[in-house]
Amino acid sequence: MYRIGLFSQMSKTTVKTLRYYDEVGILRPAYIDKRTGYRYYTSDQLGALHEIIALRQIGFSIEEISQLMKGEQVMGVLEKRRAEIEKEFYEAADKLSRINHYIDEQKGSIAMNYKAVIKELPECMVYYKKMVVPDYDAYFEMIPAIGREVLEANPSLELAEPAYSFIVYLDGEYKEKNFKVEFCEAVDQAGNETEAIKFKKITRTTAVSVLHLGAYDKLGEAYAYAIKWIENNGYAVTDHPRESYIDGIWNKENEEEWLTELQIPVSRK
Amino acid sequence: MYRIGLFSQMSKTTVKTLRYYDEVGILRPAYIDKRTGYRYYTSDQLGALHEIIALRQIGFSIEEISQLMKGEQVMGVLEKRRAEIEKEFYEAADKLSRINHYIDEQKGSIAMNYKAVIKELPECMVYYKKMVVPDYDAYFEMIPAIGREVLEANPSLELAEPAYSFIVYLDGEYKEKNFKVEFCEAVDQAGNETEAIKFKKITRTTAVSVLHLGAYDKLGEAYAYAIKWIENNGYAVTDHPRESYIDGIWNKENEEEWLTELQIPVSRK
DNA sequence: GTTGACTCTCCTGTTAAGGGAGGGATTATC
DNA sequence: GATAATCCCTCCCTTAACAGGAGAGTCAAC
Repeated sequence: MYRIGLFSQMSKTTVKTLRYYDEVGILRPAYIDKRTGYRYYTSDQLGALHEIIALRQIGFSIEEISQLMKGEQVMGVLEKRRAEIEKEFYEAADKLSRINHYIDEQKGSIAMNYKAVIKELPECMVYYKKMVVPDYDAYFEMIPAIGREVLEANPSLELAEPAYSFIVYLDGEYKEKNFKVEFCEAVDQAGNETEAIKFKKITRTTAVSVLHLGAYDKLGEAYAYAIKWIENNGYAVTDHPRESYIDGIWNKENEEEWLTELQIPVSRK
Repeated sequence: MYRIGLFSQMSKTTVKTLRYYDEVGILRPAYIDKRTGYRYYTSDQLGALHEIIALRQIGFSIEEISQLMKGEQVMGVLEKRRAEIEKEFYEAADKLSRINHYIDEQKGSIAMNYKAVIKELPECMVYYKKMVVPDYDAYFEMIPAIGREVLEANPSLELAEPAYSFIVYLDGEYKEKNFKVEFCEAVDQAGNETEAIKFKKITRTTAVSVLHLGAYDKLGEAYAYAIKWIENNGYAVTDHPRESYIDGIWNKENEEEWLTELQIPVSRK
C-alpha cells in the first residue's frame, strides 16, 4: 500500500489529480484511514489508473470514462467521441489555413481592411424583384420605388427586425453596366404578389461575410478579397453572393461611411 | 445607434457576449446612458466586432485579441498561435488514430487487457550491469546478487524514491534463452564503479507504457500489443524497450499478481 | 522532543461566456 | 393615464479538470 505521494510518482500523475479522481469516483483509493483521512493505493490500482490516463489522452471526459467503466453504451460513447475528434481535426485544419492567410496578409504589409468571418444566415421570408440596372447610382431611385410598390399591394406588411435587404447578382460573369439583379428585403410573412413582386423563403445557409466601408465602386475589392479567402481556406461557393446594405445614402451623407456586408454562401470543400 | 438587442441580431452575436466584451474591454459601446446604463452601439462598431469574431474563429483568446488590437508584438502573438494550432492539428490526428485503434480492439470482442499510454520518463541516475541470462527464472538469483555487489562497493548509496529498476534487452532480435540484458536501478547519485558495475545518467524520454499483469513468460503478448499500437498510431521506436518490475516474487507469492511495466521509448514519426 | 516532509480539507482561480433572479426602462396597447 | 409586454440592467452561480495555496494534522527520523 502506497501513500498518495509515492503512488503519484509511480504513476506520473499529480496528487491533485488523484484526489480529484477520488472525489468524482473514478478511482477510489484501496483504503482510507478513517482517523487521519490518508489515502492508500495498491499497485494493482496502477492498472485502473493506466486505463483512465489512456482514455484521458484520447480526450474522453471524466463523465464518459465513468460510463465506459460501468460498461454503459460503450460503442455509443466511443463513436460519439470519434466523431468529435474528427471534427476537431477538420477544425484545426481550417484554423491553420485561416491563420496562415492572416499572417500572409500582415507580412504583405498592406493595410488590409477586410476580415472574413463564417456566419450562419438564418432562414427568412423576403419579397423580391428581378431587374436590370444600368449602374450603381440607379439603385437610389429604384430601391425606394420598390418599397412603395410593395406597400401599395400590402398596406399592412411589416419588415423584419433587424432590417435585412440585399441584392443578388444574377449574371454569371462580372459586368460593369446593365447587370441583372434581384432585390430582396426580409419581411415577417408573405403577402400579396404583383406582376413584378413575388415572395419566397430563403433557406438557412453558411456564408462568408466581409464588411466593406466606403463607396460602392470599390466593392470589387471586397469581392476579390472574399474570393481569394475562400480559395485559400478550402471553401467552395455554393450560391450567388449577396450585398446587404447597412449604412448608405439614407442615413449617411458621406460616401466613405457607407457600410455594406458582402455575404457569399459557401460550404466546405 | 442601436440598443444591444438589435445590435446583437445585426452581428449575430449574443447579448451576453456583447456585455462580456464590454466588461473585458475589447468592444466598448459607443455610448452608455448614464442614467439607465443602457448600451448603445453604432454601425461602424460592426467592423470592430467583425474582426474580433474572425480572430475568435481562428481560436485567439480574448487576452490575445486585446494585445493584437493594441498593436503589441503582433507577429509574436500570431506565430505563437500558429504553432499552437499546428500542435492541435497533430494532436487531433494522434487522437484519431488512437481511438480508431481502441474501437477496433473493442469490436474484435477480444478482452484486451492492455492499455497503452504515453508518458514522459524523467532523467535519472542509475547503476547498471550487463549480463547474459539463461532464462527468466535466473533473474531471481542474479538481481539480488547485484544489489549486494553494489552495496559492498557503495555502503552509503541510496536508492531513488520511488523505486525504479528495469531490464533492457540488448539483443536485436527475440531470443528464448541466453539473452543479453542490462539491469539498471535508479539511485540518487553516482557512486564507486567496479569491474562489473557502472553508473550512467539516463536521459529524459517519451515512451509508450503498457502494464503487464502475470508471469513473465507471457510478457511477449505485452510486447506484441505495444509494437502493434506503436505502428497503428504513427510512432516510431527510438531505443531499447525497458521492463520495469513493480510487483514480483519479492512481495507477491502468486505469479498472477506480478506487475510489470513495459516502457518503449518512442517519438512521433 | 523536535524537525521536516507529507497529507488532509477547504477556498479560490482558470476560459468565455450561459442561465436566471430581481428590478428598472421603454414601448405598445387599452 | 394605466397596464402589460418587452427590453435592459446588475449581480450571482455554473461550467471542466484540475492547480495553487492556507492552515492544520500526521508520520518518520534524529
